[in-house]
Amino acid sequence: MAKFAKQSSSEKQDGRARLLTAALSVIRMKGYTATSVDELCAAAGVTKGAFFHHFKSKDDLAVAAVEHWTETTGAFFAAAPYNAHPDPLDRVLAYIDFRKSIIQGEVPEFTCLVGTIVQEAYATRPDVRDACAESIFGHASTLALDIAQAKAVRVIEGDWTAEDLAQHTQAVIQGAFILAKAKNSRTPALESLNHLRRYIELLFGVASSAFPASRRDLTQ
Amino acid sequence: MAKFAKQSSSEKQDGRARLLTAALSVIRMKGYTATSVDELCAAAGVTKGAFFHHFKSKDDLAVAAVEHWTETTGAFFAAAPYNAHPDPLDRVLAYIDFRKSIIQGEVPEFTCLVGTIVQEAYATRPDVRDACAESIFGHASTLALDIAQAKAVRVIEGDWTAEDLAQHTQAVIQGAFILAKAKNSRTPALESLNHLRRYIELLFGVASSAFPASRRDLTQ
DNA sequence: GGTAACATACCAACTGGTTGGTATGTTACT
DNA sequence: AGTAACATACCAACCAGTTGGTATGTTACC
Repeated sequence: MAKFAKQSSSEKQDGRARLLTAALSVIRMKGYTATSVDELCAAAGVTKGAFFHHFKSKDDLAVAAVEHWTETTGAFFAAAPYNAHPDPLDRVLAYIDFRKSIIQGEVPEFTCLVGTIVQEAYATRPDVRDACAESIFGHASTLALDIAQAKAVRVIEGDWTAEDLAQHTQAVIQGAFILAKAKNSRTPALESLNHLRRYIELLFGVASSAFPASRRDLTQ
Repeated sequence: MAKFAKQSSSEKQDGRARLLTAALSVIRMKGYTATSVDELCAAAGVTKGAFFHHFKSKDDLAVAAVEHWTETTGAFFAAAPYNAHPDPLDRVLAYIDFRKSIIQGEVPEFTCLVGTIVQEAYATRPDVRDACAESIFGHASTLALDIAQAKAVRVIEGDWTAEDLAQHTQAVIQGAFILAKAKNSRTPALESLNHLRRYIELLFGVASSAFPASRRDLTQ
């Protein structure tokens, strides 16, 4: 029978999709190397045979999982409400507020798959590393578009480019996750994003005393 | 024979010290889980018996390695020339310049042991995670002292504390390392530190056009 | 319309090698 | 004689990956 109804809509996905979904949560909690193929199979409810039918190796799964992450988070951010602001600087600041708003729940739920994997893979698995780089810098580039527009509209001069400021925001976010992991708390991550927001306000000459109420999100 | 001369002075350390030194470089390159005890023993030139004589488990070695890292980097920064500036804000800015200056060589050589380990250990090894937290937040606290003095001397008001700005600097540094690993290049790390420096200048009302020549360090 | 050839999506059992850890010495020095 | 600092040999569990198989669906051709 194999495919038993085309899985009407939200019900169970096929083995490959279930393995990918399982990889996102298991790897974010335990790390890439500490996650075994057997564990992934158990979490996805498939056998090892199915795993190696869909992926030719564990590293192949890692690349596919990173690409899956890139696609789903890409769609998630593209559909997010912060894009609706007509002013580009408002979009950039609202992006940071949006990033703060999704820091919810337990640490493994809000941290980044790619940041986790690249630390283990950068020196030993070039294919995995490159997929991670594409994910981080690709996302930065979408943000750089808004920053470039904001810079043009407000005629801001400065010894920096839209692209490197966008990459800096990603560095802050990744670093914020590391501090959150170390302290097992979202608080340091939120504080760091507040500093990032203030930096961009200062760069664009926005009154930083007019810091929004969302700042108080800090308190647990 | 075992010990063959008491290792006069600077020559070879004892097994424990060699294992700790080996752990710093091997773990930074391969990650914690991917580093096996056998590999560590080979790198340190000792046998497995020696390993388990000095450490009761691999995780015990991890905690000791993090503490060793905390002590050696702590002494390294305490002795660094940036501390000589009489003005506290100068010390903070020089700290960032110093961090930039030590981003040299291959990626595993300038990245942080603790940031690498905590990503793999935070959810599964509480002892290791706590040692990592102590390392990061302890280092941030030493920097917070200078920031607090700078804030007092210049009578700076702001919706932030010396402690959370110090933690933000650590987040930026950790995130900068992740981008460097993804791109296999020090460039994005240096760019992010430039943004961090500019942020602190803006916070303290320093003319950011007076950006120092060290900025050009960026170019490879 | 029938059927042979092929493709997809699995699954259970297995393999060779690696893993962290142990058990039992041995050596050198106090 | 006691103990710290090793070394050698070993082990059970686990690891990624392979094997040979089944069930089902698709395509090409007569």
